[in-house]
Amino acid sequence: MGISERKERDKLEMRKNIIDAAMHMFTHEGYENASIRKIADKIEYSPATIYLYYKDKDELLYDVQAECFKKLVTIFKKDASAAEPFTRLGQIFDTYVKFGLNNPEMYDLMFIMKSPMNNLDDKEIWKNGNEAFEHVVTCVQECIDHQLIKFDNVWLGAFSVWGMAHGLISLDIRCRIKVMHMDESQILDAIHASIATYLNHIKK
Amino acid sequence: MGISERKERDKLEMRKNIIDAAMHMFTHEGYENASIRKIADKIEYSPATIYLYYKDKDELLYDVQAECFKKLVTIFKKDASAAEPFTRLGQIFDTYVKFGLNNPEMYDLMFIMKSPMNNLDDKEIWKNGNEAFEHVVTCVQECIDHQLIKFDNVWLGAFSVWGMAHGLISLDIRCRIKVMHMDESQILDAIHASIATYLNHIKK
Amino acid sequence: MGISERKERDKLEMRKNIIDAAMHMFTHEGYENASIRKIADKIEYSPATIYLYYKDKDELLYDVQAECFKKLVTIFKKDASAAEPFTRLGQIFDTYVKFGLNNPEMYDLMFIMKSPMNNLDDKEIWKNGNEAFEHVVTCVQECIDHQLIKFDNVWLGAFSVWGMAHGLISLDIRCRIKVMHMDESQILDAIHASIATYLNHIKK
Amino acid sequence: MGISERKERDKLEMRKNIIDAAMHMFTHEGYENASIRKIADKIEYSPATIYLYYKDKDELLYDVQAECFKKLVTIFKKDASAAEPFTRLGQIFDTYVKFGLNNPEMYDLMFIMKSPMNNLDDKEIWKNGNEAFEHVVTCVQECIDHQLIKFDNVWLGAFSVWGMAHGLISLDIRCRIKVMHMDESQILDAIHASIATYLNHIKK
DNA sequence: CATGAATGAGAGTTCATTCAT
DNA sequence: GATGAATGAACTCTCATTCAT
Repeated sequence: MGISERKERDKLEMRKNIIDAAMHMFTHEGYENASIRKIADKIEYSPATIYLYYKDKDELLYDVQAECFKKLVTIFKKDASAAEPFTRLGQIFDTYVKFGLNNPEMYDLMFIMKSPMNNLDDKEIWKNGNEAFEHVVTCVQECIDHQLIKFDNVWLGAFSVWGMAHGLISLDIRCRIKVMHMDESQILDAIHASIATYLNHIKK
Repeated sequence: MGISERKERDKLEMRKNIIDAAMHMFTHEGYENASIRKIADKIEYSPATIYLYYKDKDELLYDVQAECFKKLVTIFKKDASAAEPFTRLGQIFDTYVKFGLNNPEMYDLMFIMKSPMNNLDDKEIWKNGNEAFEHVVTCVQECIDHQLIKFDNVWLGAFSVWGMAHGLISLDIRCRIKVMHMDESQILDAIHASIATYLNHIKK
Repeated sequence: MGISERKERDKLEMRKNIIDAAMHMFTHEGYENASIRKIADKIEYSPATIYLYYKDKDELLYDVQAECFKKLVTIFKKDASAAEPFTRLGQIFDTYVKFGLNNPEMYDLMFIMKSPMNNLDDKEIWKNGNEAFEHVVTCVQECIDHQLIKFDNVWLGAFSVWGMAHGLISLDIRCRIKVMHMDESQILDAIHASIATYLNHIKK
Repeated sequence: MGISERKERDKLEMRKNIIDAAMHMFTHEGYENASIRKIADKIEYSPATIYLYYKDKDELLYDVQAECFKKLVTIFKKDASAAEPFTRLGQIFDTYVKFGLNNPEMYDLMFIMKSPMNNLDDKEIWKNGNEAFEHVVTCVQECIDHQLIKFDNVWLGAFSVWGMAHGLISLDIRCRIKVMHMDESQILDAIHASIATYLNHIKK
């Protein structure tokens, strides 16, 4: 029992190692430049070893993505936990934006990048984002319940909120805001102002 | 004089050829499958020839992107031209969403993809989106002028509007909406509903 | 004594398991797709375990081959057992052809594939085909004894008969008959016609 | 004109180079051990260069095979050209056997190996063997016309003749004759004796 | 002006095999 | 006796790019 448990732990640890290396690769050199080989090099294993833990690159990426989502959920729980729903909604926005701007490569992997989830079957569910999204949904639901926002459909509300936040962040990460001729700090202000305004607009 | 002019014209024409081929490649076979070689094949030139007109792939992509934006502007002018500003704002949303969902590969290149504009210096301006964005800005300005929307800062308004639209589209294109467990037609409905709601919320 | 005997038995049994798995792999997924790893997976042992019973892949293949030959011999005994020698010769042909065409991957391993027997020393004898070949030899011998065929040297006769049968089958298995522009059923007819004709030709 | 001709010639020459290197690789180290890399190394080009002349490994192999068949046809024309058909048939047998035994790796590629022709569509014709096979067909036809052999169907005759020759050679090349416990020279004798006998049997 | 020819670098993946435990 | 873990060596193939001509 003890032995098989340890083995299991070892295995998980190795996967963790790989994920960490992969994550480091992604966030420091970008997804495009992260190959199985380089990840293997980083942890000083052979490329073939990776395939003992992950059947292909997509599966690895999927797990890395999951790890990112765990971080986001953790942050949500820590920094977006106000009891009052509308306040919490604001915290969610702030936390989400901060997370995105501080970890652009992670955000990329989670919400922008094509692989690996485009390859999921329609039937398969994209589990990774679930819990994070639930956090938003719950909050929106409570806001609706307490008649704090101008939505009555929770899905519509959550989707809109998410859409707005994602739109602003991803335009920034992908440098499309250049069209607005602002410098970095102005952009940040604009994002926060947009969010504040949006919250105002949906507030009942 | 006449000669150098003609040369200039020829050069532009050739670049146009290349851009068209690249665009065709993207929209018909996806960005992933568009290599310099294949683009060159399409116009029946050698890959090396492309490098006579573009110093690298990014520069080419930048021009392809510009072409995409021209299309968007054209569509804007055609389908989002109502005299009444708020109506036009709605048309802009609809047109933009339709464009994105019908031309995901183009939209990708214009608003999502890293290349080619991440490599622009901070100083350099990203000209491509300008005119399209101006269309939005102008509309928002008029809406403000006529007190039709709850914004007073035009940049903030334009940015918010764009952010919302982009967020919804890009989440869809990159399949992140899977987390909402909807089928294709429901997603479309959700996008349109979100926009309609948003317009309602910002309407004065 | 009892113990070592049992061990011996266990060992043989395990080898049998491995062989069966390998055979199943070949016949169901083709030789190309049969790796040590997959064979090990099939019997739910680790690849390393295989190496406790076989020093390398060739040795394993050699035993698999032996198993194939056992099957052929069994079939020979069942379906090519006419008392009358020339009739039996015909049965041998038919049985052999049928076996080859129905079990191309097995036939491949037995009669076409380089491994595992090319690595046998010249001194070492290739035992596997022995009994099957004996069946042919015996039959030819009886045919000669009863002056039923135009051979007087039994080895020559057996070799010729085998050569003809093998030639037809292996040309088919390796698709070289394409040169004759026939479709599948015509090919089958041609093979059988060739054999019938050959039998006629050697019949005294 | 002169230029494009030269280019064409250069191109052909390069393909010839590649084919030669590939052939050398096959015949000296066996098909299994011949990789694109090694072939490229041999001619001191990069692997990528090969792909300028051949779209994949199969296409290269197909051409190598063609080259082999050219050799066989040449030999046929030289050494199996007797006017008298039955004599020629004997020459064909001898030439074929000699070719096979002297160039086992070539023979392997032409008549035994799986790749590359197994991948040909059923519709596509396997052109490579055509001319060589035609040589046999023609000869058999003439034999029939002059009532020299006991066949009336030319295809059947050609197929049988080929089948017999191929069977003997390929059993030898793949060392299956080991079952007959003969040494090398005895095997050679056996092959020739089998052929001589066969010719006798089909002779009218 | 145009290109044919070439390439270095790298991709993901699979394999037979070994060895400490 | 059995194995989990690991690996070196290979594989085919694609790409953006360069340069002599």
